[in-house]
Amino acid sequence: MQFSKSTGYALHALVYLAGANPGTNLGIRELAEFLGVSESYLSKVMSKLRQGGLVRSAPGVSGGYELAHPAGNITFRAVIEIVEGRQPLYECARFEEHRHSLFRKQGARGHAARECLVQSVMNGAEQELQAYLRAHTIQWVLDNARLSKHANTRG
Amino acid sequence: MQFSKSTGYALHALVYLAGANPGTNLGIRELAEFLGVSESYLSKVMSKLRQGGLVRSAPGVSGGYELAHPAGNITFRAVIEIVEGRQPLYECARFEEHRHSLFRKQGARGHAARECLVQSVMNGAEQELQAYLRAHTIQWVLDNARLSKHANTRG
DNA sequence: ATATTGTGGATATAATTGATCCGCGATCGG
DNA sequence: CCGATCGCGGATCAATTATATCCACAATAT
Repeated sequence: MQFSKSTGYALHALVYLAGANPGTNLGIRELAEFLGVSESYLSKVMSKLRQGGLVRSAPGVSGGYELAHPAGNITFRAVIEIVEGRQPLYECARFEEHRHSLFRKQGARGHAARECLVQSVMNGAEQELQAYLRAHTIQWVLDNARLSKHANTRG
Repeated sequence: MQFSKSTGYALHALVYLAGANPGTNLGIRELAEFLGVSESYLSKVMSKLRQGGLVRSAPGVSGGYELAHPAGNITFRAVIEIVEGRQPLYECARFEEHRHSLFRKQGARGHAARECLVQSVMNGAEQELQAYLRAHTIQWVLDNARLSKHANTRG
């Protein structure tokens, strides 16, 4: 139960892109060297981010990557969903079909009550996790970083 | 990024144990049949729970498993930690050593500020997850279940 | 055109998870 | 005591996923 390394690469790469001068394309070479990972592997991750609409890419001589949106609009949640996929944190295997009452919600007032109670606890936990991840953006990292160059919030 | 099936088995097995008559031992056979999983595999999971101190076991003819603590004292968090291990949800690979200022916290007032900012967001998210999991116990499932037999809260 | 740079498929390797088997030892009933 | 029962844990195996690399191709700027 851990986030993949790919997710880590993606997040760090996006922060790096966000910290670069706007309008400039950063090549996979520079990104990979900065993160300490092979170009071939990182390019896979960047492709996912592009397909997910978080970055734009340009081929050719002065090509590379840049953010497709302001860093304040890119949440951790979005990055993780793109890299890890949309699978839920937990899914009951075959307990749904289980007729035993132990895991069935009390069907108070016409509620659907079709969900396993273990499942609903896990879902609740996942909601908490994702709410936090939605509340934090790439820009948040920049805002809290000890930048040597002058930050954009006040010169 | 998903909880393992073992975790699901463990949680459901504990609920089932909690719903059984206190003092009785449930054998691996009944447990496995109820959950729809092989005895051999479930026994591995149960062993972990025993080593973690959540259940007691007895060998021999009328042996089996029973909860080692009241169901209200067994949190989802504890179960998951025992089955999945203690590894954090996310760990920066080699970005710690990275000298780049982008990921370093502002060292406000003698703070340690040694943690990567990406890491600290992920840690914050994990804290939210775990707080929720700590707030829900095996007993919570029983309390919210549509029990056919009379529940222990008044009856 | 040609060097450069990202894309995507195919593939290989490693790590993790899921699952099974079997011999051991403990326990209980006769 | 004896033997059937049952949990324990090591060894093993298969399946899945994560990690990593390579290469042919397309797009771009000079």
